[in-house]
Amino acid sequence: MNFNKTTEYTLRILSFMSLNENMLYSAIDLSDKLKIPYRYLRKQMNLLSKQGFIESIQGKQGGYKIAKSLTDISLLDIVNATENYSKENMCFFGFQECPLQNHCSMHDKWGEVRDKTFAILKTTTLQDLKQDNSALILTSK
Amino acid sequence: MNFNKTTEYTLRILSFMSLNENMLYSAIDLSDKLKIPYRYLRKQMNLLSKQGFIESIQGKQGGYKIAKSLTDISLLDIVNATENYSKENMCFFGFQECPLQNHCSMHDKWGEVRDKTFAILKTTTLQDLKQDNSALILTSK
DNA sequence: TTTATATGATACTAATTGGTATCATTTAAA
DNA sequence: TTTAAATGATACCAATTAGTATCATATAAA
Ligand code: SF4
Ligand code: SF4
Repeated sequence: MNFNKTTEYTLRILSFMSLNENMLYSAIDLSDKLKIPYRYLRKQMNLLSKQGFIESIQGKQGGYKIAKSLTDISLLDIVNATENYSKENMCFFGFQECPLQNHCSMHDKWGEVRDKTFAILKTTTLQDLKQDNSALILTSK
Repeated sequence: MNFNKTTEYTLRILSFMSLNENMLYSAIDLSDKLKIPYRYLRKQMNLLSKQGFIESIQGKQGGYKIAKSLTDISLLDIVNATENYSKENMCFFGFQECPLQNHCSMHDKWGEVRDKTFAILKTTTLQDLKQDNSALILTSK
């Protein structure tokens, strides 16, 4: 939603792949199912592999599979793999360093949203998504 | 925070300018006070002027001032002037069209964050910021 | 052993966003 | 009336992100 495209792609890919944890998914298949440009997906899978989210099997009949336990991959992990979504860039007005002596009113107001966002991302794992969504995703149009 | 730089700049500019509603602020002064690149700010002021947020007085001793009542400019108005922050791009996974027959679990979970965010942006006006923050901002380092 | 099908690596191109430069125009004040 | 200080318009440049192309490598199966 507020993420960049690569993050959105990655969220889709890993969610989808977690539906069959041990299955090998080929890039062309993922690209097709998830409507992600093939070559861009290839590049991204490469990174995800290096980062340890997935492992790849080369050669004919090769593909990718999730490399860790689903409970060990939170949505925050995924988001942080592709963009900097840190709690540190917290100024509503985008100041690197707060120019005020005390907090402005947006600081706390927005802080609530920020905290809730992080809580959701941090506590939701691929396992949760799998459990909650499998039926839905499997019946996708 | 999750906004692009232009949005952050604009939030700073208009918040700052609302501290003295009727004062004329020059571009160089704003650039200096708010740490925004002068020429970029100039371009942005131009747009804000065309969009009706501010009005400009040309010539020597000229400058910019807020063009509307502070209560009539919400943070959502400002954000929407510089980026597309619509409720419509609401899919957590970035799908343009939802591929599912029913909602996935993130839809509602994230919806709460989204709704709260919009509520804050929509209900907070420059007048609110002025009232809440003036003392703080005026005592900026 | 050859071929087809898969990923690895990396360079290149395109689009978007952020930032600069230049010159014209306006207007208060010297 | 001239000058200096301000904005208007717009073209240009730089950085980042998104997307494409190419060739190398691995491997199952014909
Ligand atoms: S107090 Fe306000 S200006 Fe300072 S860091 Fe927080 S949001 Fe930004
Ligand atoms: S239900 Fe899930 S996949 Fe569909 S639009 Fe909502 S968040 Fe996106």
